[in-house]
Amino acid sequence: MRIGELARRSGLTTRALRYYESLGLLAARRTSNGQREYDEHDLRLVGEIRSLTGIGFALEDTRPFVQCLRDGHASGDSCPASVAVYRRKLAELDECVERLTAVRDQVRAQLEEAERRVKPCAR
Amino acid sequence: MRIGELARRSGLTTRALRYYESLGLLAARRTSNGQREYDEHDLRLVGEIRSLTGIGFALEDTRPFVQCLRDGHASGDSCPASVAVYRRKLAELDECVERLTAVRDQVRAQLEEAERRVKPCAR
DNA sequence: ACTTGTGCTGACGTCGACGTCAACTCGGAG
DNA sequence: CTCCGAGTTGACGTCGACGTCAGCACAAGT
Repeated sequence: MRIGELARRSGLTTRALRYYESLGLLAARRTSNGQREYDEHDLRLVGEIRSLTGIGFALEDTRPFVQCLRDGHASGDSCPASVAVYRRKLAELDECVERLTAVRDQVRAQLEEAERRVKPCAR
Repeated sequence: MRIGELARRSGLTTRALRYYESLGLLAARRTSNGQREYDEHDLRLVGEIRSLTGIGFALEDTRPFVQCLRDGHASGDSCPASVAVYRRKLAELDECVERLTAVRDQVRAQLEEAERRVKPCAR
């Protein structure tokens, strides 16, 4: 299949697919007239990229997963490098959740305090 | 005081201060030779900006707080517009925390699953 | 044959909050 | 006088993941 069909089937744009290729994340065979040619395996790779970026992974973080699939593994996270990314991301997320929760509580407190001042005795 | 001193005392860079001015967030008097001149009140405004951006508020979000201080209020969040920003931010944070928590749990689950596959019987 | 659709490459635009650099002026110290 | 530090404006660079446009070639459908 060519790039348009892969785009439709994967839910990405052709621009994104060419971009991934420019990063070396996705490799395409070329037909005699220079057009990119993909197969079902590529669709699988793109799907892996999508599902990971969809939950907030950076494109670079998806690289080990894609490589893992390329190496013949059944799933992208069956390689040590992928698992390492999972670990790192999990730590990042833990910290982020913690930080945001603290900020949220602080904002909530300031909001309540400000409301008390604006309408001191509303009821 | 001039921009250098305000930068030191506020913990910002001169570049940031000029940038804030270019956004109309901060106004400076000029001395006869064209240099920016600030006073303690400006330091207060800059402090308000800093404390808000420090917890993740966008610069534009600090505008109502700064305006509130300029209008003579004792604190930047004593105005309806500021409170509205609090509310909006709180909603954003709630959603963000929720989303990130879900993602974290998902990543955690995938990590555990992947580890089970990599070393199935380690002990 | 003609039009429409799809593909190609290359390059600039986007957003936010500044960093960095250039080229210049001014005031004060030695 | 000379030099340093601090000030000025203006403009371009940064990061990530593409969007958008220009200008071109080729393929398929009528």
